[in-house]
Amino acid sequence: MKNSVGAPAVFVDRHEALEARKAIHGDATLRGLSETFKVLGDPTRLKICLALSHHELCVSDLAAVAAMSESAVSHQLRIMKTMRLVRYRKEGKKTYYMLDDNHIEQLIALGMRHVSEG
Amino acid sequence: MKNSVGAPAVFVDRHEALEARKAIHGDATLRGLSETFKVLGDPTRLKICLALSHHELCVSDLAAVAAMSESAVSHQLRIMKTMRLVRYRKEGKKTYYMLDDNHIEQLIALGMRHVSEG
DNA sequence: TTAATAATTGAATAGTTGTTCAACTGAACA
DNA sequence: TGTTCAGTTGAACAACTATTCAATTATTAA
Repeated sequence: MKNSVGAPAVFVDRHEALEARKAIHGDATLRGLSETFKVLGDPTRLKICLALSHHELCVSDLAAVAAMSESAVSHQLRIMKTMRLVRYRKEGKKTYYMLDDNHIEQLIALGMRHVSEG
Repeated sequence: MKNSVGAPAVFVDRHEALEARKAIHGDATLRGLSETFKVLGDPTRLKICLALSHHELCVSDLAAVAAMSESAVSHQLRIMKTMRLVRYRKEGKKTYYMLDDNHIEQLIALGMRHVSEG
């Protein structure tokens, strides 16, 4: 048989469903939130975050530490920049990247607990 | 010119780079961690998490609340099940899903702060 | 048994995304 | 000026992924 595609008019548990609907907040918030998690959901970007968790690093060191090409790192840094996960500072020919705020480290620490305490 | 692909033998900031390398932990931990974030990085799955943050819900209500087909919800729930983000309980013809532990809610709350305080 | 409901599953498809390759920009230095 | 170093960027490609559609399982009720 075919599944219905749109939202049906009735709920099984009407009260709980209406509460749940409220919990989903606005579309913009949800989108921004999922974008933030998505950025941390890539192993390469997560590696970069971990590498930057103690100290700023230039792109070539970041590439060496993460074991990938400078180009790939640079592409990911651009994404992380626009998502405000990292900031940078220029010094001569080099660009030093650092974590933007400490929310990121907190998120990673919390996620780590979920993974290890599983 | 062509970029170098492998990790170079030298670092610009040797000490910081070695510290950064230590912060990356084992490959298994990193993979598990990024998988956890990736699950939350999809708007649909995040919606499901938010909907379940107050109370368990059956699949059809979940679909109605998230405004998508039961099939799509079911596919995502399977992923969330194997990642241990949700648990379920069967009652007659219905299957009620709930969040697996409270780490998830904490992660979402923390992510929300990052998005809104930006 | 038959019919209806609730949910799961597999296959196919369309859209997204991460990496590579090559070229390019900008800064420092001879 | 010309060269090298550090990083960025665009295009192309391969891999992945979320949704849809259709069929199927399992449970309940007639």
